[in-house]
Amino acid sequence: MTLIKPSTSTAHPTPPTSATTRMRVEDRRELVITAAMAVFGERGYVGATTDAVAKAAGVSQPYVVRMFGTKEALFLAVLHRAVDRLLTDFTAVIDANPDSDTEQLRLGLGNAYGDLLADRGLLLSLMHAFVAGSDPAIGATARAAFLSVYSLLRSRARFTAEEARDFLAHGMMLNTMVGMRMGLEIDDPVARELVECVSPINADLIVRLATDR
Amino acid sequence: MTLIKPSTSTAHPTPPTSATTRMRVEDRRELVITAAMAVFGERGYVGATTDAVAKAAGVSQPYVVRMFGTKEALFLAVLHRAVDRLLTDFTAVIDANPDSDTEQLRLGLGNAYGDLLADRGLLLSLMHAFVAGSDPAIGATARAAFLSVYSLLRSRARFTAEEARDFLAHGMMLNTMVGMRMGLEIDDPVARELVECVSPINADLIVRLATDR
DNA sequence: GTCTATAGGGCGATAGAC
DNA sequence: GTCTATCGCCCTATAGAC
Repeated sequence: MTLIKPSTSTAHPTPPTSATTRMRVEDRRELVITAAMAVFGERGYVGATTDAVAKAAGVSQPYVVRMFGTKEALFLAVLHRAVDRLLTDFTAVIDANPDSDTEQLRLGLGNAYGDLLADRGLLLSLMHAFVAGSDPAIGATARAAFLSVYSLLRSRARFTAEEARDFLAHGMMLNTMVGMRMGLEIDDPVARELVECVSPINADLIVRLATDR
Repeated sequence: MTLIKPSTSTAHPTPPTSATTRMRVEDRRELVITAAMAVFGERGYVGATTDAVAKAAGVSQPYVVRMFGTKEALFLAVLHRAVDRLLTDFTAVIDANPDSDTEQLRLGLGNAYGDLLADRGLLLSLMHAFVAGSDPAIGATARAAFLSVYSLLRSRARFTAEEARDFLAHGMMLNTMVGMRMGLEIDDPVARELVECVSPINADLIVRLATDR
């Protein structure tokens, strides 16, 4: 259930970051969700402002609210988008490796996760939702998202409960490294060892994501 | 690296400075930090208000600000308290088992972690700090806290890098379960399997922490 | 459909009494 | 040392023009 459509505005000479650019309503909605994902990932649900999302998307703040009704509804839309991408990418890996054993699948899914990590907003928005369980709507969405990924690993990828648990635990750890910008401490030998140990493949990415912006 | 002075020091008979003040300043400070830990754990750094902390501690909101200077300074005090408790408890387990092998130590430390989990505010305040790396001061404190725990596992507990990584990853996963209140979904067989798999010992606790309040 | 202007409410921090 | 009162800012959401 991919919600993203190929944007027709790629044919425009100027990137669709300005409100003056003619654009389909759906595309503009996509644009706002993408911008919101980055902002929510950066500042969290409460810390993010609809104004920051608006500025990032190149539209006015009231228009952002108008499109989604409330800030919370916008965040929920971001969460749905995030988990949708996660499930889509994981499913693609699983389907592309019908005869793989668990270890091969684990590596493939790990790579897919690393690719998703490159868009810091996606996994960090999810992470913020995970710790924001005190908000009923956000908590419910977060739990459903987490369980859907767990279910995918268990049924489609045929992981055991322990394999799925360890895979997800490792993912939480990676998210945490990016969230706290551990890459900033890469000159500390202890931090370097930790980062390299958590994910040798994504160590450089973790450093880059920490120094960005 | 103990950052806290023992508040229970009854070295000198508390001289009440005023008739209405029945508590030493230090004790009141402790009281506010404890209250703040619960509030920050519940609502996160941005979501928590100094007024909620004040109400929980039974003092006025301006007094909370005056004691710590700023809300951020209060949060940093909470973080220092949290990591201090973590290090203290872990060190006690390590020192109590000088001849234990890694597996025994892992179990002992896991139990200590479960005990800390019972105070939801402690680990969730840390968790909120971990994803709030965009704030420079909070991010720096969060990274230092994480690295100090990792170092403890590596040097004092003599874990390998992989053992320390897996232990911490498992901890992040537990925090996440509590933060998103996965215990609310315990009637869902999938959720139950997940919770029991993550920590059979603490499954009941996870459910209780989710339904509290 | 998208904007400007602004209402309305909440929050961190300050001033000052006691 | 601790309170009450309050300021001033920021943010979500609404109203209404174009």
